[in-house]
Amino acid sequence: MSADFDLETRASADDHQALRLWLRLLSCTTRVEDQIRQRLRQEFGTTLPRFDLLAQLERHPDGLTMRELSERLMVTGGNVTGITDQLEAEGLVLRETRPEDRRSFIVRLTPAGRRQFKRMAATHEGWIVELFAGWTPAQKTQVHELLAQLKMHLKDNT
Amino acid sequence: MSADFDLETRASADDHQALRLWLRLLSCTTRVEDQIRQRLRQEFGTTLPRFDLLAQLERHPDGLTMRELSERLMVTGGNVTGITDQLEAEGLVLRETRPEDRRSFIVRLTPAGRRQFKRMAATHEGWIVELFAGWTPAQKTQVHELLAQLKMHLKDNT
DNA sequence: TATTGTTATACTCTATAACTATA
DNA sequence: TATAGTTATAGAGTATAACAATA
Repeated sequence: MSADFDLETRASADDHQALRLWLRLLSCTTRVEDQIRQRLRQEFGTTLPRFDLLAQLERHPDGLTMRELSERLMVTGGNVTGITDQLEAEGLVLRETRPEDRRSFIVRLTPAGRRQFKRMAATHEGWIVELFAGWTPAQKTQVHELLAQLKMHLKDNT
Repeated sequence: MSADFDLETRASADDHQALRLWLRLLSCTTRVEDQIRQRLRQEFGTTLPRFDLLAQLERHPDGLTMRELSERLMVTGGNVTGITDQLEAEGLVLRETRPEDRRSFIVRLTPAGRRQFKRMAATHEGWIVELFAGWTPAQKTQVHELLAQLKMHLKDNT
């Protein structure tokens, strides 16, 4: 696969502003995301959805139900079951039964899972810092604020 | 699936600037991309990779070989074969043999394919304009330029 | 030998829907 | 009845590798 072509080459010279912006945005985001996926696989033998599930549990030390994970990760229940099965088999998370509602359980990080996630998260953050080093801190702040504005618009219009 | 959570909630309060920026960028891009995929499926019964292949052919009226399509779409050859098979079955593209190299052929838009792509592209551009209406023209220009800078950095560092 | 394209296969990620157990 | 979670299945989208035809 050549590095000389990418999504942005979809645009032709007379395309309009919003379209050109979108193709460039998609091109940059895809490039970063592909890097992250590739590095997570190479360095840690894991995937983005698995990393994301662990990240949610890290932020909720008391654990989350499958239903809550499904909402937060924005994927359907069957998928959460699959990812959780894998992580549980690796000893990174556990399902805890709840006497008060025997239909559900709480998923938590194990101590090993927490250690492993912290290791991955630190490395991951380093990759992001490196990939976004093309922008000054002031530029990062500027884009962050512009994206907040776009995000509000998207929430209202999708 | 709830709209109250998304990828950006991965960040915790003390996460650093680049990481927060990245999660917000990913969140916005994913949201737009999901909308586009969904609308392409609903309105035109097609997918993003198929749309992208047609877009490449539109920009190259003399056609492209499978190899060139593979490079430009940044996917491996087997995938291009599959997408091209579908589009050819729908009468939107055709494979033209080349006497000068009988191993390969040129893929071109048919007249119907060109008409259909133009229709889809116009609608697609309207969606993009709508989804990015949260930014003023000046802000779009600003982000476009900032992304150019980031893209250069990414080219050097990936 | 190298290249073009196809075929076969597999894996990740996702969705839908039928199902079980419990509330 | 409604909800929590699982299972089964399907379909994008992608990659790798073996292969046939041609250069």
